[in-house]
Parts: sequence; structure tokens; C-alpha cells
Amino acid sequence: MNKKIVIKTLEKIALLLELQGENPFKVSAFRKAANALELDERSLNEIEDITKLKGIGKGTAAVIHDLIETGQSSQLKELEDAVPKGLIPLLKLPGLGGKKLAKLYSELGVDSAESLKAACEAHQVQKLSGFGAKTEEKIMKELEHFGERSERLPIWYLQQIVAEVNELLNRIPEIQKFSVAGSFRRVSEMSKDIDFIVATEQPSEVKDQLLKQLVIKEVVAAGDTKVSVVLDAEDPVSVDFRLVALHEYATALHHFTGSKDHNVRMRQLAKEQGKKISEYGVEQPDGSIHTFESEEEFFAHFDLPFIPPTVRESGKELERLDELEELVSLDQIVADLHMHTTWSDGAHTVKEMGEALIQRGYTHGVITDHSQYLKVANGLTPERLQKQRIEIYEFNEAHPEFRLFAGTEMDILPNGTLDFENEVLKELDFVIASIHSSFSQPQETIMERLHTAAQNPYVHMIAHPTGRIIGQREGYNPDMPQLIKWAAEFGKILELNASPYRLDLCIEHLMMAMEWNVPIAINTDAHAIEQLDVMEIGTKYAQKAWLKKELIVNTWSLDKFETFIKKNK
DNA sequence: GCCGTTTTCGGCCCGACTGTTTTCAGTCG
Repeated sequence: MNKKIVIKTLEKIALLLELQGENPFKVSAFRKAANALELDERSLNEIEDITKLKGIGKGTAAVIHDLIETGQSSQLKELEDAVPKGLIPLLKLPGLGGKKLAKLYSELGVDSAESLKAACEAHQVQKLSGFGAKTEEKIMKELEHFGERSERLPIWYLQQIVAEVNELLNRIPEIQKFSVAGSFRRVSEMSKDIDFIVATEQPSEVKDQLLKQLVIKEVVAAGDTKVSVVLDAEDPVSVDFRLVALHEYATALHHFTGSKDHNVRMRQLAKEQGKKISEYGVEQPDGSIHTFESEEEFFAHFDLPFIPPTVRESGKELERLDELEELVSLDQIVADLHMHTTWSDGAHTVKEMGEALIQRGYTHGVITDHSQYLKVANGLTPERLQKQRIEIYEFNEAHPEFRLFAGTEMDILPNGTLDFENEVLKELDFVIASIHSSFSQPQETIMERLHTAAQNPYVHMIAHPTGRIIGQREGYNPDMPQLIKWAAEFGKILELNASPYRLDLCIEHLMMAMEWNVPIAINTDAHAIEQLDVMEIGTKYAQKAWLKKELIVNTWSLDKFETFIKKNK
């Protein structure tokens, strides 16, 4: 039995229980069980007693055994019979959870977006207890955009899918080389599908393996050059696999990485030289087909430097070749200025995070746990902050080759004040100010809050300045041109939060910040060591905005950084 | 449903927010 299927089954049961309005703790028990399995590195066969795993008890173990023995879960089947399929996507409507949907279903027979809409239009919904006219109105409004929602999927969601597929492709011995392509490779915020280029001499064997090992909802095409499927994930994802010969790999990768406009521009350029580009190679004036070992060689064939996928967008990049060298790349990053530890809501200790930074070859970093206001995140009081500082300085004594700074991610409170007094802030090496609450205040109020932070002499940086979550929420809608001007005026850093959930600032605002010479810090906001990896996404995203590396604070040397953070003291 | 124990039942993160209510349930992060 495939462990993935077990995990998915437990998660599906949780979802359906939720829709029945079940006890939320029971629902989360199934999710926890799924999570426990996911976190355990062993395969199902290697786990002797599954109930020994924290989070798996009698009930969930029974589901798992049922699944292993019979190949299916009777509990899931029962639930699927009891809960209409059309209700599942409705859980995504903001304001509708399991209980409300359960009520809509049992009282009004709502079982799909269509029937929900009809019930709203007939003003049936507002008659239910717990519902009112406002709720009904809100549901109707949300339903308008409902269909469009899943057409494009956010990078943070696709990232997990890509990681899983990568792992699978790695395990197929007939595959010589592979890479993700398409807009995901270009680090787009949203993509409608995922493309993979696979080099192999045995396409039909690879095809069979793919069809066998992927968790597939629908097979769209299954030939020897292209396998196209819809994966059965939480949000179904279209994935195309292009199977090519090794010598075609570079041109295929380039072709399917796009963008369309970039390819058009490249083909124009080729035509001027009497050549023709296709996914299979470059046709020379004499009709012969030229192929390449790598994309670098491909570009060199046209006397071009390597153009990173991230900037292959409008075609205009071919006129900005001299700027390519100024773009930031991961190996120039020497610091991470925003991360959490077990002192607040992080998973690893100060020591563990610090050592992880050293291992990445960084020269310095800042520990920035949450401040006292954020009680759910176990935010630090001034007293705990002081204790933490001792731990940080002890770390520095033990690691003279590296420098860890003591910082905070301090909340900008809803009432416009800061979570710490200046007395507290001035003891810290680095101060981040962030908004985590009352997103729906009017812009004017939000800007007053941000202004307080921007003009405070002890604040160094504003983190995730808009508060957006890609594809999920807009954030608190600050007046960004104004905030950027303040940052320039008061000498503050603005963050490019590298988490794929955020990528905040966005490209447009990064470009604006660059015009104003505002320094940008690309930070992971890591809550665990593994999340330090998102620095790669962050630097690639910075490339998309053509951000010049001298403006990027974490390419600065330790000396330069230290001079900058001390200048206000 | 799981866990842990002051060992078989109460807590599970918990507080803000919203839209209902008229003291609170459901949702959300």
C-alpha cells in the first residue's frame, strides 16, 4: 500500500467529517494522523506498530489497517455516500465552514455552488438560524468569483506537487535527465498547469511508469512524446510530461519554459540569422538541425549570454542583456534577516537555526522572534527578549567565524502604537516592524500604523509590507508608493519576504522601491530550518523584478550591514 | 479521535472577529 494514498484517505475523511459538522477536534485528529505519517520517514512496511506514532490511535489505525487489507476504506466510502461531492469545494468560500455547510445541506438541500446560489437568490439562507441577510449577501458575492478560483494555482501549492513529482522522476531509472519547465520554472506567482521535460531513450517504459506511479484523477493524453494528466490532489492539477531524446533536451526545455513572448522574440532573432527554432533544435540555413548540451549553449549559439528563466517574460529581456550581470543569484546571499525559533513559534532553537545558517555558507543572520502582542505565536516580552539575547551572544562566542544578531519581529498594533518601547528597542541589534492584525482597517489607519513604524529611529525594516497571501488574501492594502517614499526618507529597509505564500513585496512594488533606491532584504521568515531553503525562490523572484544586487541587503558584507544597522544609534 | 493521567474523562492554542444574537456560535489564523 502506497503511504501517500493512506495519507490522502485520512485527509479526505477529515474533510468529509468537517462537512458533517463533526467535532472539530475529531476532524483535526484525522489530519494529525495524516501528518504523523507524512513526517515519519519510514515506509508503511517498515512501521511495525502504527499506533506507536504520536497522533495515531485506535480509530485512525483501524482506518489504515482496513485500507491496507482491503485496498479501500469503508469509513471513507460511508462518508462519501453520506456527503455530496459538490459540498467539498464550497468549504473554500470564506465564512463557510463545516458546520454552516452541514446546516445548508440538511435544511435547504444545498449540495453544489449552483444550489447554494439558488437558495441565496430565493432568500432561503437568511432564514436559517445563525445566518442573516449579511451572510447571504456575502455568500452571493463570493460565488460570483467562485468558478474562476481554481483555474490558476498559486506557487506555494504547486511547489509541493513539483517536489513530489521530482522525487518520482528521480526514481525512474530510464530517465536520463528531467526538469520542470513552464511558468513554474519562471517562478510565476500563479500557474494553470505544470510542465516537465524528460529525456529518455525508452519513452514508452517511462510513460507506463508515470501512469502507474502518479496519483491520477484523469488521463488526458498518453503517447510516447507527451503524457498529460490531471493529478488527484487537493486542488486537481494538470501536469504535462514531454518525453524527448537527450540531444533534444535543451531546446525542448527552452521551448516549454517560454514565455510565449520570449520564444517569439527568440524565433525572430533566429530568423534574422536564417535559422529556425523549434523544440527539437535549431534548423540551420542549410537545413541541418543543430542541438545543444545545455540552455547555455543554446543561447551562446545566438551570441547571447544565458538568460535566466525568471526574466524570460515579455521578450524585452533581449534588450537588457547588459543588466543580467547585476541580477542577484543565490550564491551571493550571505545573510538571512528574518527567522523564528522555539522562543516564539519556530520549530528549532537559536543554536539550531544559527548552525543551519553557517552550514549554508552565510556570514551573518538575525534571530527575529515575534513580540508580546502575538500571544498565539508565543511572542516575547521584554524580559524574555533579554534572556534570549544572552543565548544569542553565547552562540556568537562559540562561533567566532559567524555573527548572529539579536532582533525582533515587532507587531505594529491595531491602535497604531508599537509593541515595544524605544527603551527596549534600542537594546536590540535589528528591529523588524510588521502588521499581523486588523487587516480590514481603512487605508488611512493602516498608513498611520506604518508611518509610526517607518519614522521610529530604532526600526530597521518593514516586513511583508502588504500582508498578502498569494491567491488567498489581498493583505491590508497599504498605499505602497507612499510607504516606499517613507522608506527612502527614513532610510528603512523593505522586505521581499521569500516565502512562496507571500512573495511580498510583489514585482511591481519592488521595481518602484528600486527607483527610490530603497534597500531590499530578501528574507525567508523561516519557522524551521528547512524553510531557509525558500531563499532560492526569493532570489529568483527578485530577478523577475530586475532587482540590482547592490540594493539587496543580504548580499552586503557583515561590515557593511553592521554599519547600516548602527547608524541610527 | 488522541492523549495523558490527579488512569477512563477533560482538554485539545486560543483569542479576535463577524454576524448573529441579546450572551454566543462559527470561522479563522
